[in-house]
Amino acid sequence: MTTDEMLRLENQLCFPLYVASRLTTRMYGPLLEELDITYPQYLVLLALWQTDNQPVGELTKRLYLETSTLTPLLKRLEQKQYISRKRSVTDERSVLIALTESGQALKEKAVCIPEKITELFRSSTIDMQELTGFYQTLQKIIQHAG
Amino acid sequence: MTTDEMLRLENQLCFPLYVASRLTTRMYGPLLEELDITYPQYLVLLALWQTDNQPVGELTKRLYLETSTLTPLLKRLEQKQYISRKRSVTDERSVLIALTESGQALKEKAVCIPEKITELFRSSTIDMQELTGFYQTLQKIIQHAG
DNA sequence: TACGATTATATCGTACACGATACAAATGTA
DNA sequence: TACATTTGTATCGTGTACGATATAATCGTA
Repeated sequence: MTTDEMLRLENQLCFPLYVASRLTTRMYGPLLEELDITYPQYLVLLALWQTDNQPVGELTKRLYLETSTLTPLLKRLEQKQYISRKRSVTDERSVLIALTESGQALKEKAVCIPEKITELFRSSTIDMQELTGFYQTLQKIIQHAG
Repeated sequence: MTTDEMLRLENQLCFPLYVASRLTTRMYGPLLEELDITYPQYLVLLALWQTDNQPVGELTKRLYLETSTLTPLLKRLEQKQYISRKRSVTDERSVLIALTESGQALKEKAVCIPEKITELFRSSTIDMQELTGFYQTLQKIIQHAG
């Protein structure tokens, strides 16, 4: 590859990665609107539905986000009454994030989302095997860059 | 897959896509800092180095960004004197984005970036063939979601 | 047990990112 | 040629995203 080719938009792997991420996020918009949450807020709830009552630091690790991103996001989820923020008793530095009843109930309304997204990709030419390989490469990238 | 498994963070393809995109973007940070530009600004310049003197609308299409994102970004690049914004003579609605001399010169300082990023992934277990497949799947996703 | 180092969050400033809305220039058509 | 429609950008409000910095609680150790 020449230097000129190296600098082509499409040849920088980061670019399609960046575009694909934003476009797929956009696909969630209409579905999440019904739950009155954004995509990153959805990811936080996914993490909590899986493991509830976690300190902020644990969530930053799982989501690969900085506390400077997560703290205000969590406050918005608190305002929506989906989560609670409580100082840990054993460690006053820690803030524990827990689902409210409302937040737990939301899970039932969210179960259909993965299916609907899968459905949107049904007509694409991406089969299960390809997806598995794609997923594995993503994991490698995350491992390497994280 | 059970509904509970469907709602696991890792099983939603969107999530690793979102993380991988942010983490790779972070890798560019230190390299781009030397050019005094951000990652999205770098992508705009890549597009211009490839095809100069384009209307804003053309850039939004190539980068899959809204004008509400691009307009302020372009103004910042203008402030840094890397690009110029001129109303088209043939169509007064259009704003043509062109590289300044300084912006063209920046290309020389940027040619090493793709190499350096590739270098950072050298020790990873991702080979050329895997990368090609990964790239093709990304394209399919973009085509389908775009 | 003082006290410097570390840890867990929070705050601030800057820069995206996008939907909704606005508006002027251009276009199509009666 | 009036004028409704479309097109190309811009503006505004909300919500990420992150580095730098701040601060209180905890820990390590002399």
